Amino acid sequence: MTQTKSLDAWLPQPKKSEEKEKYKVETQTHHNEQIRKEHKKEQRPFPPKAPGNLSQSYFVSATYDGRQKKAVVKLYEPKEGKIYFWYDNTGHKPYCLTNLSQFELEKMERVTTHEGFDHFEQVELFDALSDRKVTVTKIVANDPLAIGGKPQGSLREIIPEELPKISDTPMAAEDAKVWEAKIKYYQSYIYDTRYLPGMIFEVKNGNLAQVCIEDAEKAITNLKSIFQGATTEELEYIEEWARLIEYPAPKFRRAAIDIEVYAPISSRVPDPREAAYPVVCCSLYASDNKKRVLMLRRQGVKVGNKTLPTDLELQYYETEEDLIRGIFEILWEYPFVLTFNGDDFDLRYLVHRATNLGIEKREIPIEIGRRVSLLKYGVHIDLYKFFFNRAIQIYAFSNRYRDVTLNDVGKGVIGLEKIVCDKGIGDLSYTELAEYCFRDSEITFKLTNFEDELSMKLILVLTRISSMPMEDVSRQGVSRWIRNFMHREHRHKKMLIPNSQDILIHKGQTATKAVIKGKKYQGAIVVEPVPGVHFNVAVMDFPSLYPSIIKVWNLGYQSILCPHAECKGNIIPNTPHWVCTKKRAMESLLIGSLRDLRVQWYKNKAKDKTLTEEQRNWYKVAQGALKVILNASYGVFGAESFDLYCPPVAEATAAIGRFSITKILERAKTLGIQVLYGDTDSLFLKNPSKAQIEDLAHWTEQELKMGIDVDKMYRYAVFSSRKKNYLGVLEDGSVDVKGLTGKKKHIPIFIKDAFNQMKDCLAQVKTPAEFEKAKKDIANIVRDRYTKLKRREWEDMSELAFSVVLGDDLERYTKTTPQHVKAAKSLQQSGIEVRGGDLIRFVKTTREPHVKPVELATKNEVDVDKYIAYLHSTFDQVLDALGLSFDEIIGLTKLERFLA
DNA sequence: GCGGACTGCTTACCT
DNA sequence: ACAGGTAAGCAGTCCGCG
Repeated sequence: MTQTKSLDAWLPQPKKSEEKEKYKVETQTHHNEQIRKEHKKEQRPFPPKAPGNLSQSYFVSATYDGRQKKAVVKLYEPKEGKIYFWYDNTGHKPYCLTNLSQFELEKMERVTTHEGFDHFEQVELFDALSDRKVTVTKIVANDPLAIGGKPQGSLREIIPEELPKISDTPMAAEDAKVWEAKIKYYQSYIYDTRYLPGMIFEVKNGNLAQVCIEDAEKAITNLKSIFQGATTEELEYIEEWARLIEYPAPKFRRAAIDIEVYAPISSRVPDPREAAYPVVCCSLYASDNKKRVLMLRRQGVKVGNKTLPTDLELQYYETEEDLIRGIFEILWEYPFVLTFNGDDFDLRYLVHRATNLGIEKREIPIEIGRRVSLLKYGVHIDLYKFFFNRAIQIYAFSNRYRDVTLNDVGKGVIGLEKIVCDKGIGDLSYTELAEYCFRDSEITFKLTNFEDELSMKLILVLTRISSMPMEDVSRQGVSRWIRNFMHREHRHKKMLIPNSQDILIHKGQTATKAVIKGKKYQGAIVVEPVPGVHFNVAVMDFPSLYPSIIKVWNLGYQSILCPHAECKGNIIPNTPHWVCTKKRAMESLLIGSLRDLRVQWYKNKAKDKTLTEEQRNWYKVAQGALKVILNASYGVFGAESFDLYCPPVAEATAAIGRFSITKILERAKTLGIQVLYGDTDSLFLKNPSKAQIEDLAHWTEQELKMGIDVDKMYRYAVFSSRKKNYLGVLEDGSVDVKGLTGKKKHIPIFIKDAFNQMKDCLAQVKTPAEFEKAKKDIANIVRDRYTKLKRREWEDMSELAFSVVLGDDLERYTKTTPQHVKAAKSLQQSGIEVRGGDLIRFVKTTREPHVKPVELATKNEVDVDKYIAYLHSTFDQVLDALGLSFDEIIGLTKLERFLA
């Protein structure tokens, strides 16, 4: 598995100048000199300042320019496909807030003489925690680093340190507070200027102004008429959200790149921080149809005989330095650059490698941070980070991939896989390497190109909703998106953004007991299922239950346990908490309006057949983005990492959820409807009449002020006695499988195949009578698998592999050693590197330790009985509901079973 | 010394 | 770093058993 090859057989040694010279003499050509001269000539002006007048451009990013001490906006002009930098001309400066008076602060020399300090201002803001206006001092600085962000010596640390040293202060040191000092400067800039990232702007006489798009405005006016029951205030919010979604998206001029690095040991990925080995190849796949491979010419490498696509331009470079300069040209050129793991590998490697080769810093188009690698010119989107995002994975791409590798995401999302290659980079011919590397950038590009650039549009919509630069929104999680639009709202309403610990002090306590050990509060209800086969099952649910609750019950950190005595009677059911009756909470408005917009507008639009496909696709994007955010909007309040963390808000939401579903359960009983099952926000009803459904919906609307409707109808559904486990066949014959082992992604294909065959059988059944044939077919399927196992008749060992994700690095498993960890350890011993996040594929064997990685296992050591037991338990979940028994199917008599 | 009852750990799933 | 609830399988521990 491990291959080694002597480096200097064919490579320049960059660290040893002597050998480098030797190499140069052999390979330097006239051609290279020419390239170098052209580089000089073509050097583009940097930064690319926006002209005094610039036509419609998209606000794609914002940063801070340390040299000019100004915020910079990156504008994407789609006609030319260029980025322009617009430098702030409003004079906006970094600041933070404190409850110390100007008088007290002036006595602090370390503040007033701080090199970044500018001046003090007095401002009045609304403090939602105490429900009153407060006067605070704004400490304005010349440099964001003066406020915070340095390891030490920032104003946010100095102030509490200095307070005890000044005399005549009525305040105790621990009461000194600083607010809003941890907000990134460019975010602060975005909120205060009210510029909306992702929206369309123009520069007029040097000023940046948002552009009004007539068509979009018309659509918004139209859409508002739907929301009859909304208050004026709610309508305003709905309009704001709709504007962010209705405005058009540009075509994104972009290039996907991928580099290959020579590694002496092919199983080990080279360390990007050392960049000890040469970059040998880079591929590019761009939206302007450029398809290129930049290849380093090396001694002893054959051209090979792979046929490359005719429109692929393969270009050789004589030295690595030239190759890297060639790659840099691309990075200076494209407004959007896509990579898969470019943050931690490709771009980071290039920076260090270029530095090792003596390329000057200003020539390098990349800025590396601790966790990210950004471009000086354009916007770098690392699709690994984007697809890694759990919310994106589940809600936007409905779990179509699970291993966040280029191969798995490519396969799941666009059906394109990596080129299979079992050799090291150093052993490939030029054409083999080119083909391999090119495919990677092809997948990367196409991940953003299917369905009308869906991924790019999704990032754009999220950029708008969250008011974040595209780089940030594509890398950070949903809680950051939510935090940011809530911060934006605070600034717009002149509200003080509270410190997390102050929310916790005032409203930190929870009162319910979780079912699961170690959790903070009680969650949702799951109704005990009625085992068996049931025909005509209606599934009713609340669309976006938790966001509805947050809206209807006015939940938010300011409204829960509010300071008004009059509100204390307004109790949340099954909790001691009360909620404000006087003022609408900001979260309730923001989340409520977003929910209404999705449920009442975008959900239908995404399916509207009267629209063009292009329009529908756009609404699909919008609908999906809203779904991702709404689904997380309750959970964030229970997440410590969230800036507005407020456990009782999360607890109250879940409690009202339990209350609501319990109420409907009671009503269904009154109406004489049999409830077969229910989970959190859904109810499965056995053969209800139209009138019964209408009554239930109407009653819920009246009593709970929330909508409930029929989500789907099952021709029939199969329940075992297990919660979160069922199978339902829809009218059109498609099958929903929930939670059953046969669906889980870790089980061997050999078993999963049988399960899927059973699924197909069940899909055919239309009436109770047809069950008999299906039962026979299913028995045959099970019997067939059983005999095949007994006779060891499988095609390939990989069919028997369990594939389990290694959740953590190996050494972190100290408490127990699960089977996949045992397999991983044995992989490591055979020289294959294993890390947290890797998928471990193993088979069960008869001898200790009863597991083996598939690669190392042979047919005869397979523990067949274990597999039969697994087959048994997998099918039992469905069989007992059908009145079948696994043992009887495989022909064991009762006596045999007893003896076994 | 061994096996069953139990708890805890880990993963994958549901809403 | 969105939450809690459920299922399943295995690892490890405790305890009884002449």
